[in-house]
Amino acid sequence: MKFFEEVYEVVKRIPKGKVATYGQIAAMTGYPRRARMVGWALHANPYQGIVPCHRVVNRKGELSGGFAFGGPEVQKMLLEKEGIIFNEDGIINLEKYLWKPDKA
DNA sequence: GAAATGACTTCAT
DNA sequence: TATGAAGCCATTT
Repeated sequence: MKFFEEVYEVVKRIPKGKVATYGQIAAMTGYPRRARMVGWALHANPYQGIVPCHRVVNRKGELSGGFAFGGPEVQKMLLEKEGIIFNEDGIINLEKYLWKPDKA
């Protein structure tokens, strides 16, 4: 599925210390209504280790929650190592860490 | 082939 | 402003 490849490319372009939302990635790929598929693509994540799926969160800046590449705790830890700080709710400050794509 | 599920988003109450 | 329900699209059973 070309869409998946698009998603992987976008996610790989997320700079260290930044995060992006599914909807935003979906919009970047050209399919603003495919937020769920973005999550699905990352779940399939054939490029695990290459695609920083841990930098992808929902629109609230919250972690994926359920099963991930190694667990939500691991995802949180990795993001903290990236320089991202979580608030009391374990949510990321999108105002500070939301990735702003150059223009595509 | 059809129905149900799912790492989400958005409108409506 | 916060909580609830519906919508979307691809994958899976």
